[in-house]
Amino acid sequence: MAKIPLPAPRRMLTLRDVSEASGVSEMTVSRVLRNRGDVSGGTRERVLEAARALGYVPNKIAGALASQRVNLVAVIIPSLSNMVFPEVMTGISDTLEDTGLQPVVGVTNYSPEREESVLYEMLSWRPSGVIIAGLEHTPAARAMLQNAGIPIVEIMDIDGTPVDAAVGISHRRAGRQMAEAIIAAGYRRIGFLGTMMPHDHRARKRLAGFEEALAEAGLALEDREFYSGGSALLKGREMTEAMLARSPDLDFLYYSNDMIGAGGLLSCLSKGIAVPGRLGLAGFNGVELLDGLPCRLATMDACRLDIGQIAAEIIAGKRAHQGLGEVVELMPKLQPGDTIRG
Amino acid sequence: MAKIPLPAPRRMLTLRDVSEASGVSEMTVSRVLRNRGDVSGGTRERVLEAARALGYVPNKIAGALASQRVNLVAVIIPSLSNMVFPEVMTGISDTLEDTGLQPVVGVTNYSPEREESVLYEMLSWRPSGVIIAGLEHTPAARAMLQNAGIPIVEIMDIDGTPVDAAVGISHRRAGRQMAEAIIAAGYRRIGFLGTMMPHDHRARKRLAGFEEALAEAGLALEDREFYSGGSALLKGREMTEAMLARSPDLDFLYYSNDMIGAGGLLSCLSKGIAVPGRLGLAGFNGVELLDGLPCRLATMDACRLDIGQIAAEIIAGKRAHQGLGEVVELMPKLQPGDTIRG
DNA sequence: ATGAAAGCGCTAACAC
DNA sequence: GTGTTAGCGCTTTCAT
Repeated sequence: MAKIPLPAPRRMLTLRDVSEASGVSEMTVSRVLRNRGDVSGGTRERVLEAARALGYVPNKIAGALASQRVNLVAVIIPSLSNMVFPEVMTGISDTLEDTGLQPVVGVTNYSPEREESVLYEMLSWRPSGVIIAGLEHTPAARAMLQNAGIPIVEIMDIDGTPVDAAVGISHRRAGRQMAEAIIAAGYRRIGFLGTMMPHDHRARKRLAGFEEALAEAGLALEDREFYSGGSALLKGREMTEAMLARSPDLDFLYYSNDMIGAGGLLSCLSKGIAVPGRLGLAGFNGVELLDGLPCRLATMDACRLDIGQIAAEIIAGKRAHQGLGEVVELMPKLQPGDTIRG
Repeated sequence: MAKIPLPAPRRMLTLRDVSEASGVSEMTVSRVLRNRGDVSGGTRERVLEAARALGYVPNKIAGALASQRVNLVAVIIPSLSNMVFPEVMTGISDTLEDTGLQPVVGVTNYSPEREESVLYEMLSWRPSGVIIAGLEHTPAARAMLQNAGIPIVEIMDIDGTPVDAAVGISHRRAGRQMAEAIIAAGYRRIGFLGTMMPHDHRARKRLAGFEEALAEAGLALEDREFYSGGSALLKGREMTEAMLARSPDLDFLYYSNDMIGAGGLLSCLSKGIAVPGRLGLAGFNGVELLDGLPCRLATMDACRLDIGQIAAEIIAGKRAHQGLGEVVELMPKLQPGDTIRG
């Protein structure tokens, strides 16, 4: 029977296999594979050659247990389909790139219970740090974060008390600013369109800030409409049409995100409603998609890339971690688009 | 000195801590925490109470090493910002939900080298299975997949030879079908607009199939334009305007994805070019976003949810795995939208 | 129903 | 520069 050169192994290879194949102790093999300590050029070559020929893949589980070190960073976010979070992820990945740390993503679908269980699951792998969206967590989740003994960075939002560090913007202030700009531009009859999600705390805070600023100017929202699920663009279109049918006197629509805002914009364009002449529109997030639209709605950049980057720097220890309670507040830029004049 | 009730521990808790707190052996604690074997109701209660009070989080690293079992499934995809992959992820997560398996995502940015290193990194955690996009990998990556000794499912595409199992559609056939529908609808002067990415094999195969079918009808693409990077919607708009300026006689534009197609559609609408009267448009993917547009371009559903679901079922062993070479071909539906008549 | 012993595959710490 | 020893925190297996 002819000898098959490299049969697929039935069990995974271990350091011992590489050790035997190269005639060097397991310890030295381990050192070569991790670039640790002094190893002579000759043995180095032989070990690497043997490992490559065998197709050895190190077992990080054993390595992590022995070294008490795990190069993983848990990243916990509400959703992947939101357009917002992929960009935060980019900031995190890019920054972690040359630190040897690896992000691992968990998704909660805006459910606190799911967040708790995802967090538990991730902590059980003993990551080197946690980056988690928002400041609102179940008491159990907060306790886990507090007791984890690793750096924790809560991102996106800073309106609240962080467990450890926080990096983000004030959504309350963002809402206020938008309201102030809208009022300054002369709009008075304002409607709001947003998500129904009870656990989207950041959208909630923006709306609260928005209404505060309206109230200070002696104004109030004239109408509001909420949605959940479905294509955001389509919902934006439908809600806008419904609201304008009900409240034809409105002169401005404030959307809780750019996608529904874009739907509203398309609806206005196809109905021949002049934007911004007849109606002003504003969203939130500063998503790239808006660049492709025939007219710019006002929006606000949420500093997503920066947030990911700074959070990762804190975890990686590249940034002097001020200890508990460090809050990094970023200042979102209001982008007036074509719809806010002045 | 007053006793502080539950000080944040400086080291992570172990089974031993729970064992001591509950007065039960480590082994029994382990059994309770995993719901294994017979444990009397009383001890069970005491153990759970102790674990909860201490805030014990099991160490999966040690558990995995001891049991040689890891409940992780590696999922390797090219991009998160593509709109396509979040949906595949949904299919995977939902199906894995009640199996005890957990997806872990790695992103390659369409780079074969990055794919290789992400794969290596993930395999070193000894996952229970791998779901990976595409059939094209570096030789080293293929070797790793072959030797991993776990189920491997290559997804999205079936035009090629899988390492183990494959679930997806034939992009070549999808391109053909779209060309045939376009020709049947009477269009003759056809332009193509797509990505430049050399490693987007699926877009490449669709175009190849498309051109094949054109050739069989005695036709050829009259013009083509490629882009890379930037906002897809905006690029779609720009490329469309550039192409129509250069080749004003075209009566159909085939886009390699729906986002640039949507940009093209918006461009036509704002320029007053009648769709589909003057010009037909088609994209690919069947993204939800299209529902919000004022007019439907033709597209083709890529069966993303099904792909994720079936791949996960194979990994979870819910579906009789036919052994090496199993290929599950899904049949995408052509959605004529408003632009393909008849 | 519960416990004791052995060991998963690696690395820290120390010898040589 | 290289090898030896002793665990890392669990689970498996076997004994009681």
